[in-house]
Amino acid sequence: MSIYDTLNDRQKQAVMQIDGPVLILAGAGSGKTRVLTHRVAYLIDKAGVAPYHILAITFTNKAAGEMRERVDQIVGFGAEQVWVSTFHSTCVRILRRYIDRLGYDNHFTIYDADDQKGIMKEVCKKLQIDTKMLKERTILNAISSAKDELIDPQEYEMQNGFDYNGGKIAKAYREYQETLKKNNALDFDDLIMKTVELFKTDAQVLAGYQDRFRYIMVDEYQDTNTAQFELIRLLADGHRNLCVVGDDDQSIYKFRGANIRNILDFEKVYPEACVVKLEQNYRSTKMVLDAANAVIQNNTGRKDKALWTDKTEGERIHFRQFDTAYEEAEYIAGDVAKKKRKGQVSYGDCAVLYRTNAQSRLLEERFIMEGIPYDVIGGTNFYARREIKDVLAYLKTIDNGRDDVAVKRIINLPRRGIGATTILRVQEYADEREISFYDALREADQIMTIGRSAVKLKPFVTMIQSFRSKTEFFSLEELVKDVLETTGYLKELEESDEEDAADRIENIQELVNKVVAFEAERDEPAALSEFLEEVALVADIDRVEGENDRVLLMTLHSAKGLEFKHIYLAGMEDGVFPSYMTITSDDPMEIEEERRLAYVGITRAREDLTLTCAKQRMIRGETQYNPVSRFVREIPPLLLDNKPFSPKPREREVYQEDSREQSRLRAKPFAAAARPLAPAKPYAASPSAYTAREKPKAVPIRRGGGKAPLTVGTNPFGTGNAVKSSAEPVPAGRLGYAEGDRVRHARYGEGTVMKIEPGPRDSQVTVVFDEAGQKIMYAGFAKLQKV
DNA sequence: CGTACTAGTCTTTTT
DNA sequence: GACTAGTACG
Repeated sequence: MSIYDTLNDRQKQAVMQIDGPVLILAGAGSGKTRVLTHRVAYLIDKAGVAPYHILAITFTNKAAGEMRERVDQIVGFGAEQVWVSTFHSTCVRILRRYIDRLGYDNHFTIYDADDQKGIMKEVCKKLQIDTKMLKERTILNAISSAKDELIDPQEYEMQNGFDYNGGKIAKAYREYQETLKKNNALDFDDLIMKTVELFKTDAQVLAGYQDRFRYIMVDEYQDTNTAQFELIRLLADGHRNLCVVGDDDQSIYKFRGANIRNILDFEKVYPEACVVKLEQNYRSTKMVLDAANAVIQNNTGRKDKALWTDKTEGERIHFRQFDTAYEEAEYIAGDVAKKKRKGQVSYGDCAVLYRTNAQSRLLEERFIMEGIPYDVIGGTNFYARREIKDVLAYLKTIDNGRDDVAVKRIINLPRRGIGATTILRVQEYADEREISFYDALREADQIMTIGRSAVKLKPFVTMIQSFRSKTEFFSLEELVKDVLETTGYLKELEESDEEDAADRIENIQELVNKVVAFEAERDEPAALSEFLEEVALVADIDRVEGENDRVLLMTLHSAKGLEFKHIYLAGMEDGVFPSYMTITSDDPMEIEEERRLAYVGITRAREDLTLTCAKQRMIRGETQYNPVSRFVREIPPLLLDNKPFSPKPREREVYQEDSREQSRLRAKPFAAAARPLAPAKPYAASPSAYTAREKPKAVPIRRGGGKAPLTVGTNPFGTGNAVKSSAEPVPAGRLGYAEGDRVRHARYGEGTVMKIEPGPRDSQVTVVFDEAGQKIMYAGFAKLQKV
């Protein structure tokens, strides 16, 4: 009995076909990850391949981590030599070694969307591009798409130079790249593109990696873009042992440049490819699977396949329609609570999926009211939050003085009286001499144009220099804490009376925790640059831990690759999902991508799937009236416990009113959930006829909104991981001390509590410390101990 | 130079 | 509805 006996025949074939190109078409829940990990084991165990020669690439760190873990389990000794990582991490690792061959410094920094925008702003100013006509974001998107297609500024110019905007973008692209290079920075797309460039220009480096990676595996292949495809192709050209795993029905990242042709045309690029289809689903009940199949069948141009299962029939799919989104949220939270009370579920078995991040708000409110622990994935990346970026900018400045963006971000933070004019003058000085902004700062007293302001720059430079010298003998944790304290950043926050100061402090604390965890993971002292690198490449989904018994709220996109016993798909309305954008688009392919997203959503469910929608929903401050999603209608009514009722198109008038208040009033708290649904129309009453006329006439979407969900804060049930704020104040009684008590603070020593003011998020505590004097701090962060 | 207010903006989805 | 960038003013 070997570990391979647990695989079905197809899976075995996929595992054992180790030589040459292999395309594994792995339907949802068909044991794809098992195949990949067993394949690694097989290569090492049976085929005698050295772990060192194996490369496995995924999209997210979470997926990479899981694979690593499972490979470690099966393979045991030597497994750590297998290179398992994401596209981006792989490229960073390669570039750190060799990017000097492209004229960059190996010590580069990685820019996120925020940094990019900052750079683009400067670029537009310099090129006198009117950002009202042509927005920074638009230009950056154009550049990003170009990079996904491996188009450099020169080529872009050739292709688009004749066009008015195209010409401007081409110039901006060129300037943008130059600025990045000057700052010794790469953006996300550069990581892939520069690696490809490196391979194409340096045969020696390429040959080295080709020789190393004799067996290559790529997960989620349907989501690769042209650049990633090229990267893989180059690497695999050495031995042609390339195994890609994917599902064309789950390709949902076109907007990010994913090219579905990569998987559809695999056999054209590799005619000798062996194709294995995994069609047995081990995850979902028949009901769920039938629904998924029914929906996806409406797409054209798919690879032919049919998922089947020998699992039980299962329950019918629940469908509930509500008057308002409030009632929808109420129902979902109530349903989870009910099931939990009955002992049918653990919170961790449940996930609520929705199309847009903004939809999480109402759900969160309800979950808090019901007292259900939850985590929200996505929204604003933790590392993109202002306070986190501030602290990271300090660390980046300490790490790499050439990152002008980071230096400028913190030079007047907290306030040091250094204003825009001074910064401009220093920049001019730097430009003249072609030195970095930071190096110019060091010569502040040489800069004639800034006059007396030079005095303010000196202490800043001295401080940074002193941090730098401390990196020698400080641990990362000590360094970060030192930065927080010495710069006065934390103090300013603690004394701030801003509404969200407590949340921000909490986030900083969370960052410190991450630093500690990062250091604990490795044996030798961790370098600052390694930490910054890791942090630059994490996605929100990476931070989901399996152990927490909490309901997960996330977008359909984030849910790919996950599975839950109970899935709620919220907001099943035409105009929300499929989104208004795709419905109105002339490109029929867009709705197909949306349908794939629905397929992904449905197939996340193991046993129990609930679809909900609301007749009325507030989006960006305006009320929309949307019909039931066409995807619900594409599910045979037999599979649903309630039938979608559709008003005749002419009755579905679209109007708007400022109804937030009214809806709130109407949505009685804890009211019973579903309205009785109208009797089902016969399903044969042509969903297609319906869909055809469905062009939602001017559902009033005003451009706007896109709000990030609530700021991160303390979930009353919180782990502090990707957690959003609740409205619960910390009850003063729970603090363990009261006014007049003597307390101890980790940094300030002992003191007396003068005042405790319960705040909206966290209590504010005023303490007079014996040594440090009076401080006003947030109880959650101060961690005061009664003495 | 810093702050307080106002006006305009918002890719659905993210490595 | 909310956030942010830009501007007017102290």
